[in-house]
Amino acid sequence: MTEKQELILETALKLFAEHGFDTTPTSLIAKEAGVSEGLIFRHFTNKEGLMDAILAMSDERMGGHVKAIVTLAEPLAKIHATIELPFKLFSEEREFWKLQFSLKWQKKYKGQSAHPGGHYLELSNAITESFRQLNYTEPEKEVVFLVMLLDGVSNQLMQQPSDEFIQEILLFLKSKYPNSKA
Amino acid sequence: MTEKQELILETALKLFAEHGFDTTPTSLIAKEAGVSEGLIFRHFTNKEGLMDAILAMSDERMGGHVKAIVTLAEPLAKIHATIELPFKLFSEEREFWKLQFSLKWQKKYKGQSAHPGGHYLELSNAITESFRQLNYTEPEKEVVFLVMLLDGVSNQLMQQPSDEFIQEILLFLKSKYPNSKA
DNA sequence: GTCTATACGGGGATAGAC
DNA sequence: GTCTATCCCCGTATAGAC
Repeated sequence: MTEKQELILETALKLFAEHGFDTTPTSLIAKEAGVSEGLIFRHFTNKEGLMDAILAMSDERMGGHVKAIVTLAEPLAKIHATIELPFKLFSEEREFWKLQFSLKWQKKYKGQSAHPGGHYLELSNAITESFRQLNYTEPEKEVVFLVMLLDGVSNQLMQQPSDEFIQEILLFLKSKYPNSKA
Repeated sequence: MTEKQELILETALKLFAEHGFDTTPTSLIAKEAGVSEGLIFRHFTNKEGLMDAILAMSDERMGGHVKAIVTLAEPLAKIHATIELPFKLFSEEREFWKLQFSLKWQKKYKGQSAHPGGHYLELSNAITESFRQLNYTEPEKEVVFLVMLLDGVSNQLMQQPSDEFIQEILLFLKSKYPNSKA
């Protein structure tokens, strides 16, 4: 991966997140990256190839996040770390994850984005087990609930960058999952 | 609004929801609707005009749903009706609302879609008041929470059409908002 | 109101020099 | 590895007949 290759990838990511995949011309990517348009195709074959390279990064990064969560010892810690995940993604790699979420709505990339394959299942299983350990009566449903909730949270975070209320929301979410539970 | 006009609108809606706005050529809309391409532009000026017409319908329909909810008497009934809303949209006008959700991620239509302007605020206020009446300690935060949750719920519903688990989820959601509350 | 034919521009992709 | 020049298709939009 040469320096210009990385530059192209980074620029494409930013522009795709901002304008969307098919409303971002390769000519613009080239211009913003300060690179010739031909170079993009030499390195990534076609526009889709550019997207695929970005998606590969996505899967890798998500794997890291999931691994960090499932290796936590306490069940409640896992749940809280999962809640924190969207906030973490938001603060650290906003553009990157925003792109992932928008892709959910594009036919081609159905299922690839947002909760890439195996990692999502891994996390989902770990959280189910955590709920069970905490004596929730319906662990499976709780997971579905939490996933939907965090999906909505992610959407909110990605859409409106108003910083002050974020911490508040995070605390409120965590307060919904206290230590004791019938 | 002539018959062909409606036909074009309906076809465009279906195709936009399926393939996305800018990956649906006007030629395909014309073909599917059994209409000449020129007619589309005569009636709706340009492709955007087509979208605008669809969006206008969106606002109108959402207004109806919101009105039905806020005029309910009991606070808990309002909350449960709000929870039911995504399920209702899903079952009644799936393609239509799926399009709305996908638009959230397209710069041009930011803020217009999913929770169209005044209606969203109206509902939001009504639900805040409902939570207050039910003695929730932080009504405002509860509303934000509920909105995020339902946003996630909507996403799930629009993405995966597996019917059996839907009723289950709906009941589970409602069970999270029981009649008694400290 | 509706159709057919056509103009126009832009975007993806390739060829070939350096 | 990188750039310049160029091709060509396809999608939006218009003109004009019926």
